[in-house]
Amino acid sequence: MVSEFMLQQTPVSRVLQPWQQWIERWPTPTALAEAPSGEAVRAWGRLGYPRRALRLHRAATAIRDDHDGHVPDDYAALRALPGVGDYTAAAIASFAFGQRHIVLDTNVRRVQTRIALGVEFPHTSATAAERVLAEDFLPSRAERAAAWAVASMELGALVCTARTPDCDVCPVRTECSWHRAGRPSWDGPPRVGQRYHGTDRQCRGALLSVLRSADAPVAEDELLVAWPDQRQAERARDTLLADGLMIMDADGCSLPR
DNA sequence: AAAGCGTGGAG
DNA sequence: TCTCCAAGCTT
Repeated sequence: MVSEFMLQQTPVSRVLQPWQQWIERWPTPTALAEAPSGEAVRAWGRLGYPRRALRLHRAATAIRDDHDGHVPDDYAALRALPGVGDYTAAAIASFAFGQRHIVLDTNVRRVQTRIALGVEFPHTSATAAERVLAEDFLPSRAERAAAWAVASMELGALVCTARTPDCDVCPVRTECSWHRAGRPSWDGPPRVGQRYHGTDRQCRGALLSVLRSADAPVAEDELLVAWPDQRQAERARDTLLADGLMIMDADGCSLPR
């Protein structure tokens, strides 16, 4: 569950070390729940999207309070936890508990779009048609389905990659519509990339970085100078406060205690 | 339902 | 450099 949270939009290579330290420090949901949420944010380090750390902490609290300290094996119960969407609930139920679920992440979406539709990339958001397709691929026996979920994800992550797929070593090369069609390049609408430089996201990151490395509360002025644009820094401060990623009191600004 | 939310590595 | 992208979720 910890690794799934960390892997939401962060590459495996960057997750390995923080995951190891996290698990050593908080081996159980209850152990995490007992720590201040700010410590979870600090241990999150530079994985990005630090609200995930907060959600993982809240999920751990819910598991301690409502599930006797054990990660539930039921899809609906998992899905109800903060920070757990369709993908993460299915991934935990499948990988950890061997159940049969559609595990539809960006890798699997790309793999099945290429194999079955002969198209290089799936559309921006997962459609109902994609879930039907995924259901068609999914073996009926739970054990086989769980193996398929891992296998199709790995295929997408290691072989059928977005930029430079290695079709030469692909085990389903001969059954792939996209490969048979000569790997036609994407001709759909241009896919919009997210800007980062100079955005509020970068600004929030800069402020939070100060709080992460501080071992005592930081004066507000000292925090705001971490970003050149004061108006933007104030806005970031406000949203960080609203998100619960920082607190501000008479002592100054800090991660939540 | 489209937009916001971090960060760093590869090409 | 700069663009793209990496095991999504929430509002």
